[in-house]
Amino acid sequence: MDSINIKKLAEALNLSTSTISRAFRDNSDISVATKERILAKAKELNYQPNHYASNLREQKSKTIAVIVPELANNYFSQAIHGIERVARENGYHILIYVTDDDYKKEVTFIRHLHNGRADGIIMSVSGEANDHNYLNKFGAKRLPLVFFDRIYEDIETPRVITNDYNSSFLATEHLIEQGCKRIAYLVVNKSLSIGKTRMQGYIDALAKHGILFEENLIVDCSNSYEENSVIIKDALNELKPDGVFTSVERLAFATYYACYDLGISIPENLKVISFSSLEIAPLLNPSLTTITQPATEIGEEAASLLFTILDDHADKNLPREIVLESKIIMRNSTSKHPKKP
Amino acid sequence: MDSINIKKLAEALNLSTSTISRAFRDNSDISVATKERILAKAKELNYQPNHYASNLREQKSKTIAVIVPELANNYFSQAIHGIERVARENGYHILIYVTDDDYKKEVTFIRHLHNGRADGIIMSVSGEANDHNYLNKFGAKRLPLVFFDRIYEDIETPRVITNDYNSSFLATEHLIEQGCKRIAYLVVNKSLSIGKTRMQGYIDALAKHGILFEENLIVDCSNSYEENSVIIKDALNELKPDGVFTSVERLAFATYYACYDLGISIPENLKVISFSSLEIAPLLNPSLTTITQPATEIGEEAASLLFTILDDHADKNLPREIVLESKIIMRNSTSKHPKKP
DNA sequence: TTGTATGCGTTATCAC
DNA sequence: GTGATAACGCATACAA
Repeated sequence: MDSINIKKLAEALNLSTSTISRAFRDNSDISVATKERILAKAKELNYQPNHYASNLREQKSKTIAVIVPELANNYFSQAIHGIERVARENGYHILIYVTDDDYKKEVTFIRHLHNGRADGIIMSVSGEANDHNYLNKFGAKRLPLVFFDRIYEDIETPRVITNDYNSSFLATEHLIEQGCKRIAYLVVNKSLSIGKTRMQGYIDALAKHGILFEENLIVDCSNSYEENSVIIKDALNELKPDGVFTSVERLAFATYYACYDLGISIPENLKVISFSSLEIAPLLNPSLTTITQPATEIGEEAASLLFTILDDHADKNLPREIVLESKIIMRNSTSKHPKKP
Repeated sequence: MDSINIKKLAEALNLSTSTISRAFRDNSDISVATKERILAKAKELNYQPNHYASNLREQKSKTIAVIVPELANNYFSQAIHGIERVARENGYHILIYVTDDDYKKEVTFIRHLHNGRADGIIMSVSGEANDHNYLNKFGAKRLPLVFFDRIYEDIETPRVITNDYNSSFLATEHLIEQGCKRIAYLVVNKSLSIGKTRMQGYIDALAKHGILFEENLIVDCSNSYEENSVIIKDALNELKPDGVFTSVERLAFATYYACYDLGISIPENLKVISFSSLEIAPLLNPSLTTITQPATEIGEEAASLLFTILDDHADKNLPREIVLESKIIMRNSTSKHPKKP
């Protein structure tokens, strides 16, 4: 091994290792002169304190883990971007884990993270409705955890969410105002908290406007593109809705494709609104009316929250829940009188 | 500290720490009975070998770093997804770093990674054309590094790229065949290898078809949405191109917005083709003709390559360069006779 | 202000 | 098949 370490640097400078060590941490007493001498030599020899040794010693890793269901997705990539920014500012590194909505992976990741690799976790949970109790098994040793967007309601830990119920209510109301009478709700996993909340807004909005809620207008979709294509086409053919409210972006795209195939024209025959963080929603054909979540901000808030927990010695009353506002942006896909381009 | 470690587990079982340790690695001699006893107890007490201690001992982190210019971007999030998948299969963890196209950040990240935190690096370089030589300063101690997509040509390290020259040539030719005579090339940083290569394909295709290359049809854009909007509108107004070839997705979107604003209709007045990994390109108005790079696959290949380097003790002749094929997918934005929806 | 000694949790080497 | 021990590289309590 010709690699440099604290000992060799000490020898090279005729100093002790503790002095070297001190030069790299700010708090310790050390003369400015020696410190500079050390840092200069360190740069020359390309020395950097070994991260694992330091962390073993200090029992903290300056690393957080981010667990998401998927990555190739506007919402999550924006959220992670927000997390990354804040993490960087705080001198933290971030590890990424993708569950692909697989509960088993989620459990495995979390387990393995409790070996010192990370100081805290930011997670949007996987879609499967399973036993979340594994999170409680860690007891007091559980790493600080912040949920964002997709949460487990029965796990007590801080969370950053958006006003989903409200947005859904307004989205549904918007469709009704645009003249829709049979509104389908497309959801990926209706047992998941986020699907449920959003569905409730839909149901209540229908009720307010005296529209009968029909169970079969709730269309349960999957994560597979092919399956969704079939499911949605069948739903459009059989249910003949005049409005569609999709709980996730992907389902709106699938609806567009289905309509292209079936010759259903949006918005004349069918109006579509969706939760979506797509920045180019205005460029779609037709431009898509969206409930846009502040994805980047959600990530930033989640990260800030985690760092407050990690940094604060006095864990004063932290918020248990931060709720951010989504915005409904009306575009042509729900227009009564669409302007032809 | 009430946290569990190997010593406590050993005490609890009346065994030595070495026996415990052996139970967790596969190679060592240990009776099946004790091994099972240990693993059972470990699970009960929620014990896991401390990652930092192991790594300090073994001098490897089972972690790779991924450095990208941006995250909220189809191409990179897909690529990272590919990397993540392969990393997981190999039992590696991944750290994410975003440079925001800032050269200084890139240098800092790379520097700091050379402290044992990561065993290898996968990077798509930042846009600024600067001194890349910092990468050579590490000498033999430099971490294994794999470039993907955006590379520094003067740094010798394995790379995964696509056949950009060819794709650009064909894309330009496609525009010509569709009747374009004044084709603008929109690029973010023409000094960056990838911008250059793509531009050469454009230039050569023009030459082949006897079209004079005009320097001012090369439009240098920025990373800012607002700036690009101005730049592109000016370009469309002043240069009056009948075709636009954009080197990155974002510029195609900006072109669409500009055309909407200026009342230029695509493809009648202007045909547009772009490098893009956008999965919903068919849903745009009009659907966008793309040169689609196999983003996920690029990530997978880059990761596989890095792991071969890391795992192989005998570093037999590894490929210095893997070239994957992009596909041109023709859609309405370059159509001669667009079908009206 | 600087040096010495010890331990962080683990694994490899060697003994038994 | 199992146990004792040293070492990985660093940071701190304590001594000087």
